[in-house]
Amino acid sequence: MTVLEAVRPPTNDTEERLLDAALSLFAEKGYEAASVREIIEATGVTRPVLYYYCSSKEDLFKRLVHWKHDEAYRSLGKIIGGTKECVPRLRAILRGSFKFCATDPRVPRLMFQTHFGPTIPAIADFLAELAGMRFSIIQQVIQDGLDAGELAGSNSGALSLIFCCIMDQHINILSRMPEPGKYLTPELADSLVDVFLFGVSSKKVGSRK
Amino acid sequence: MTVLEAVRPPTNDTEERLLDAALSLFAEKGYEAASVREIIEATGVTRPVLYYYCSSKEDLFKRLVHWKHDEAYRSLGKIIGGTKECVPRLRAILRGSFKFCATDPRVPRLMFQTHFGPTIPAIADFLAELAGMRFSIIQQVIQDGLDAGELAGSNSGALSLIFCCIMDQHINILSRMPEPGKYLTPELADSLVDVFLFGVSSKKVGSRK
DNA sequence: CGTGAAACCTAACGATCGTTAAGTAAGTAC
DNA sequence: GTACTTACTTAACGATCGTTAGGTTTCACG
Repeated sequence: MTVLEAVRPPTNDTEERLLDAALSLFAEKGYEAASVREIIEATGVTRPVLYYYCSSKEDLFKRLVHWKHDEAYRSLGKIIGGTKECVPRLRAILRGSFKFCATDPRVPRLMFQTHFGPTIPAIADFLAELAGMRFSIIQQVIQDGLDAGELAGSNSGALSLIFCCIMDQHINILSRMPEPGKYLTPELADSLVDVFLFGVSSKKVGSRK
Repeated sequence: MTVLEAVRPPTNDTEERLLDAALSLFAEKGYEAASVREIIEATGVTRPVLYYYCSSKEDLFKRLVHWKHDEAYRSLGKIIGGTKECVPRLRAILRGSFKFCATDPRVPRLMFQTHFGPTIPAIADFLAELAGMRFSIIQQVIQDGLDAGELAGSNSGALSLIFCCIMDQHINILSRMPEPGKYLTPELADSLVDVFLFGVSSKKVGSRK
């Protein structure tokens, strides 16, 4: 059983402009604070037009998230498919995620704001399912790395959480900056993977207590 | 110039119950979605009582955040004062932060929800200043570690951001669980510091490209 | 030409929001 | 006793929210 039913992407031009305005406003002000009045004003249409294309504010939001999530999901799948070993995969995931988020920072802003912001009962399950899909992809990559002996440790869940903390929180914080593209660079992505792999200590691993 | 003026802590019993109810509801639903009606209902008083103690909803929120932030700030200062070297300090900061957040998970929930959730113009500057204070403490510890040769690298800001990403995102995610105390343990804190220092690779540092 | 669906409009609906005006009961000071 | 402060009360205010009933324009198709 899933809350992710098929959602058609926007076909009409007006509909896409609605979703794009909704993305800007939801990303900036959050689900509750962004009113349908603002969204339709930014689109340049009247209110019933929104309800002509969407059955409710919640439906508008879900369709928007689905639309952008599918893009991100395909992008991630392409990255995984193009590499084999764990470390290059992690590097590619981080570089790809940075690039994806720098291209349109409204998307990560929307995602993190709704995921870590106030719980909105109507969409909580929906968002949790999307987050779970993404995490399990990372976890599988990490698990493969453990199995192949590339990574040290036993708990792929804990390791994946650390990796996601570093990746997501950097995206979360840096995509809120005025020019996220200046910060979400491939160089930063690589240096983060290095820290994840080798740490920041000046001493050797042997000193680990 | 600062937006942090002196705010008196709650003196009256009713006032403290109001702030405590506000903490529960702001932490659960966020600043906008938690209405003053819910807060006064949870406290068991009538609406003008809230406006007798606070000049507005915004004032109530600021007083609440100030109240809990001061606790956290003193706790962090005590930790820094009790240790000298960088690595033990990082360990103590992470253990202490986990313990502080496990004691009352509503506090981190409130903090992260308002910090990473929808921007609320009225309180954005106020929250940014609090976050900046905390970050600069961490950065000073890291800078000391770089100066003393305990840590490798050159950019204390980038290193501090990585440390805060690991620490804060774990708190953020785990304090949302049903029983945060089961996850925010000293053992997890220590293992996170180990990863921060030595990484998760099974290979030696020399393989860093 | 006629018809029906698609795309849009004006104008309101009820509910909830933060806030406050105006009044009252209890305790303290002089 | 009377003036004053503290800690509340009832009852409303105007604004904004998501949503919709009902009508109008546009246009492809027979």
